[in-house]
Amino acid sequence: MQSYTRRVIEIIAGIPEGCVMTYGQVAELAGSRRAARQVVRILHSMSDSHGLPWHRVVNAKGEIAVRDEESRLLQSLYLQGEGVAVDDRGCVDLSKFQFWPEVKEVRGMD
DNA sequence: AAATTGACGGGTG
DNA sequence: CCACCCGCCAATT
Repeated sequence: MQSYTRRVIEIIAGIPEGCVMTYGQVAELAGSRRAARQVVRILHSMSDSHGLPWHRVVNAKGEIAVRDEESRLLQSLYLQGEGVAVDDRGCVDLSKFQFWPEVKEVRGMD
């Protein structure tokens, strides 16, 4: 695996229980703001084999983005089990549950 | 080296 | 709110 992949994996592995991050956010923290799709790709090939908390990653709207029905349900259950509220559309309130690692300086957010 | 892959994101109408 | 399109990017084939 290449370094970018490793970064993404470490970031995802670092999402605490009860929190979520978006694909775009993970991509950005890993070093490429627009590499959200890499995160998707990586999860496709690595999620289970690395025991990653893949369920803590949602899309920019806070929705569960997984395609397979069973997996969406599983993700929803995992999140709810950690205290993350998920509505009937599989949507999470990012303003409440999105994880921001060391959000020390929140100036204007660029 | 070119094509493919993807669970995305933002913009537009 | 929804449908659609297009840009994006690194790993894989």
